[in-house]
Amino acid sequence: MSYYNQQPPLSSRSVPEGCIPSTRVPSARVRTGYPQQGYPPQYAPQYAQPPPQQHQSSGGGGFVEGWTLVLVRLNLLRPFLPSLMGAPKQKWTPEEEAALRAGIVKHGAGKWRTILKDPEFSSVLYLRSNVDLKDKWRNMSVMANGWGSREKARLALKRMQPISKQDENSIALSPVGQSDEEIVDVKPLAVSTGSPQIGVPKRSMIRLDNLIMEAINGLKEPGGSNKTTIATYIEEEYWAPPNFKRLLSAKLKFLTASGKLIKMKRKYRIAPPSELSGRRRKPSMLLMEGRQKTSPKIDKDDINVLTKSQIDLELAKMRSMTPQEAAIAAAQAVAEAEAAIAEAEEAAREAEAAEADAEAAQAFAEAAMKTLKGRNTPSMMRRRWVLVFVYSYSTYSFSDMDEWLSDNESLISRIQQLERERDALHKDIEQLCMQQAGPSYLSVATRMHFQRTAGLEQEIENLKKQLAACVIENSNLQEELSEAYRIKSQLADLHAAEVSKCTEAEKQVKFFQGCVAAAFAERDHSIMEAEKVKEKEEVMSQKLSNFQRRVEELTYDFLGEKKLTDALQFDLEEQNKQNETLKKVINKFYEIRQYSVNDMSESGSWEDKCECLLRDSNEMWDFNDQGETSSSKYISALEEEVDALKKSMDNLQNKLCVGLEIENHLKKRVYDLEKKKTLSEELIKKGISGLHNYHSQHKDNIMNILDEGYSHLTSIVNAVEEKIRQLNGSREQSRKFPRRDVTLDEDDFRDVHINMIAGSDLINKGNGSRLPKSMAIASGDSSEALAQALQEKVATLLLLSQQDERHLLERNVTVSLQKKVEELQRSLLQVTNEKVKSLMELAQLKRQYQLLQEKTNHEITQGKLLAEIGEKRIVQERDGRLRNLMKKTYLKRWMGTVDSPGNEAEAHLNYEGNKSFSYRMDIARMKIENATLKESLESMEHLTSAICRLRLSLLKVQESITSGGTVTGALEALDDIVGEAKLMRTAFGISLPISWSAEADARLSGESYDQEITDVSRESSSEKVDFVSAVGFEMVEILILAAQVLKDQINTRDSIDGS
DNA sequence: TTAGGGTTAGGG
DNA sequence: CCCTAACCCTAA
Repeated sequence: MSYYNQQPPLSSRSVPEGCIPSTRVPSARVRTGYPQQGYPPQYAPQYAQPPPQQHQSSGGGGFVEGWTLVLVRLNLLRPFLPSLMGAPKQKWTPEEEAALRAGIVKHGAGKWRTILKDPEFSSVLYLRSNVDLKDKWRNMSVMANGWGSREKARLALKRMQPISKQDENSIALSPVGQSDEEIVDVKPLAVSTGSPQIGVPKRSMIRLDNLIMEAINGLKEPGGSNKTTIATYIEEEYWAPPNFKRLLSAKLKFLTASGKLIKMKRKYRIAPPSELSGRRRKPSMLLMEGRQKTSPKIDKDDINVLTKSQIDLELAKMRSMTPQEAAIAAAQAVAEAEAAIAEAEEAAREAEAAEADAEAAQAFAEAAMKTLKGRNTPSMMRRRWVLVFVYSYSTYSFSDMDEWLSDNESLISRIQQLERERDALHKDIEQLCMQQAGPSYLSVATRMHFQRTAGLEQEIENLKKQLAACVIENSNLQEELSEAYRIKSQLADLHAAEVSKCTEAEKQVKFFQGCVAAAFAERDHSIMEAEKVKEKEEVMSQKLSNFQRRVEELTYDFLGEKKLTDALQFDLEEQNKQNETLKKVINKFYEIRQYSVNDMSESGSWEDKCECLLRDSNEMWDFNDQGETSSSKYISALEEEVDALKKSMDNLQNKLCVGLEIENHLKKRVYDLEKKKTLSEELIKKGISGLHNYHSQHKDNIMNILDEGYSHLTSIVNAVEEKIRQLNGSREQSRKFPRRDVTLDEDDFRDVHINMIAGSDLINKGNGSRLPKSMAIASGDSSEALAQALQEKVATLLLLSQQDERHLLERNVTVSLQKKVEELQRSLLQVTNEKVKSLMELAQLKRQYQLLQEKTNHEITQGKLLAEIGEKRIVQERDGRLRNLMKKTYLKRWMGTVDSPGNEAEAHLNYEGNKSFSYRMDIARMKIENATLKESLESMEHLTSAICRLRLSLLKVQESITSGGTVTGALEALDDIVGEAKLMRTAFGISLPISWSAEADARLSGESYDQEITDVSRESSSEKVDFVSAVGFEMVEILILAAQVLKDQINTRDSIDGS
C-alpha cells in the first residue's frame, strides 16, 4: 500500500481514466502486428543510439497480416498455400505463448512433449510440435533476458569494429559518437557494479540474486547448475511467481553478462570473486594510479560513489592535469555518464518488464473480474480455480510492482544526479577551457562539450519522457492495482467463504469418514455373524442329514416290520385254517373212533375228544387189509421197476464193456496202420532210391551207347569220305547227291538225338516213323554197318523210353500210395474221434442211469412213506406218457431192437434229460452199430447153417461109406463137402477175420476205403484174424484137405479096383 | 525426445 | 541489408 501511496505524485500526467490498460494492448498489436508481443513504446526512444532498427513501422498492414496468420493458424488457408517451400511460418499467438508459459511452469522447461500432451495445453498448442515449443521458448528466453540476440550481435559487431578503429586512431577522441572503445569495455562493469547499488534499493533484484547464489551454492553441483535445477530449487525453497522462470532466466543472463556467474554448457556457476573484483577494479585502479595517487573512496561499492565532494575532488585533480589528461578524464566522465545512462536504460527495461508483468496481471485481473461478474453462475469449481490463480498472480504482481516502483524511484534520482553531474561537468569544462586551453583547442573543446551536453540533454529529455510515460503507466497501474486490490479483497472474501465451506466440508468428510468407519465396523461385525450363522447352518444341515438318514433307516425298518407282520398274519391265517382242518379231521377221527368203538356217547368238549384219541392204542388205528394190500402192491410194482432199471443198467454196463473192447480193438488197428504206414514209406523210399540208381545206370549206359554210336558214325563218315575221294575222279557229278544225303542223315540224327534228350513219348513214334526212312535212304548208297548201328541205337532208345515210362508209372504209384497213407491217417483220426465221442456218451449214460436210480429210489421211498393209492396211477400215467413221447421220436425203430428195459431207461433218460442234437446223433450211431451187429449175427447164422450143411454132408459121406454105397456117391458127397468147406472158408475169410466193429467202421468211413481196407486186411491177415475165426478157418481147411485126401484115396482105390 | 546449431521466410 | 522468429537437421 505504501507504493500505492507513493505513486500518485508521479502520475500527475497520467492518461485519462477511460484509457484502461487493455486499450494499450491493441496499440501494441497494431504496431507490431503481433499482439502483446512487441516492446512497449517507451522502449524505442531509448534506443536512439546508432543503429536503432527498432520496430517503428506503421501499423497499417498489421491487422491484415495478423488476420491472415490467424486464418493460417486456424488451418483455413493451408489448402491455398501448397507451393510454399517448407512450412509457412506460423506466428505464435499470445494464447499459445501463455499456454507455453503455463506448461513450462507446470512441467518445467525441456518437457516439451509432456507439455504438448497435457490436455490443458494441447487444445491450444495442437498446431505445434515439441520442437516448435522448444524453439519458441528459446526465442522467448532470448528476448526476455533483455540482451536480445540483436544486442549480442551489436556488441559483437562493436567489438569487432572498435579494435580496428583503435588501431587506426591512436588519439582517443572519437567525439562524435558515444561509442568509445574504452567506454565499451568499461561500461558494463561500471554499470553493473555501480548503478544498482547507488542509492537504489532494488530489493527484489538483490533478493533474486541472493536466491540464485544461494541455489547454486546449495545445489553444489560440479560444473555449475542448470537453469531448471536452480528454478526448481528456488521454487522448492520459496514461493515462486508464475513467470518466475522468465525472471530467473533474465536474471541469469544478466548475471552472466555482468560476470557474477559463468555459463558453461548451459550450466551456471559462481564466478570466482577475485577475478570479478580484479577485473572490475583493475581499470579504475590503473586509471586512478595513472592519474593520481589515491582515491580510495572510489573503490567503495556500497556507498554513493559520486558524491559532491568526490566530484569536487575530481575537479581539483582535473585542474592539475594536463589538457590531454583533462580531455581523457572528461571523456572518461562522459563515458561514466553514458554508462549511467545505459544503466538507466537497463532500469527502464526492467521497469518495462515489470510493466509487462503488470499487464499480464491486468489480463488475469480482467479475467478474474469477468469470472467475478459471472459468479452467480453455479460453477463452483471454475470459480475456485480462477480464485486461486488470480490470487497467486495478483500477489506476484504486487510484489513486482513494488520492484517496479523502486526502480522508478531510482530512475528519478539517477536523472537528477545526472543533471547535477552534467552541470558540474559543464562548469568544469568551461573553466578548463578558459584557463588552460588555447583558443583553437577551446573551440574544439567547447564544440565537443556542447555536443556532449546537447546529447546529454537529449538523453535527459528522453529520460524525462520515459519517466512521464512511466508515471502515466504507474498511475494506470495504480488504478489497476486498486482494482486488483478490490478484486483481491473480494477474492479474499470468496476465499474465506471457500475456506469456511472447506472446513465445513472437511467436517462433513470427517463425519462421513466416521460414518464409513462405523459402517465398516458394522459390516465386519455382520460378516462375522454371517460366518457364525453359516457355520451353524452347516452344523444344522449335517444334523438334518443325519436325521434324514435316521428317518430313512427307520422307514426301512418299518417296512421290514410291516412285511414281517404281513407274513405273520398270513401264517396265522394259514395256521387258523390248518387248525380248523385239524379240528375237522379230529372230529372225523373221533367220529370214526366212536363208530368203531360203538360208543355212541358223545363227549361234548373238544379237549375230551383229543384226550380220547390220544388215549387210544395203536391197534385202534390199524387200517383194514384192503389198504395194506394196495400199498404193498404199489411197493412191489416199484421194486419191479427198480429191478428193471437194474437190468437196464447191467445192459448198459455190458454195452460199455463192449465199447471198451471196441476201443481197444480200434487202438490196435490204429497202431497196425501206423506201422504199415511206416513200412510202406520205407518201401517207397527204397523203391525210389532203387529207381534212381537204375535211372542213373541207364543214363550212363545210354551215354556210352551214344558215344559208341557217335564214334561209329564218325568212322563210317570217314570211310564214306574216303570212298568218295576214291571215286572222285570217275563219278564226280553222281557223287554229289549221296553226299547231300549223308549230310541230311546227319542232320536227322542230330534231330533225333535232340528229341531223345527231350524225353517224351512222341520220340518213339517219331523215331519209329523217321528211322525207317533214313535207313532206306541211307541204305541206298552207304554201308550196311550204318544201318545196323542205327537199328541198335533205336532199340536202345526204345528200351530207354520204356524204362522211363515205367519209372514214371512207379512214381505215380508212390504218389498214389502216399495219398492212400494220408487218407488212412485221416480215417484213423476220424475213428479215434468217434471213439472218444462214444466213450463220452457212455459216461453220460452212466451218469444218467445213476440219476435215474436215485430218482427211482426216491420214488420208492416216497411211495413207502406216503403209501397213497393214487401214486401208482400217476406212475402208470407217466410211463404211458413216456411211451407216447418215444413213439413220437424216431428212436422207435431203434427201440425195437434193443431190450425193453434198457430202451425204457434210455427213453426215460431222454425224457428226463434234454432232447439235444448230440444225443440224437449218438442214438443214430448206436442204431448203426446195432445194424452191424445184426449183420454179423446173420453172417453167423449163415455160418452156422453152412456148418450144419457141412455136418449133414459129412454124415451122408459117413453113411455112404459105412453103408458101403457106390464110389461115385461117396465121391459126390466128398465133392459137396469140399464145396461146402470152400464156401465156409470163403465165408470165414470174408466175415470172420474182420470183426463186426471194424466192418462197421469201414462202412462208416466210406466205400472208397473198402479196397484199401481189404488190401490191408489181406496183408495183415495173419495178425489181424480173430482167434476163433482163425481156428475155424484152419479147421475148414483141414476138412477140405481131409476131403481131398479121401477123394484121392477113393480114386486110387477105384483105379486099383479098376486095374 | 531433447538440445543445440543452422537455415530461411518475412518484415523492417 | 539486417533482424526476428519460425523452421530444419542432427547428435546425444
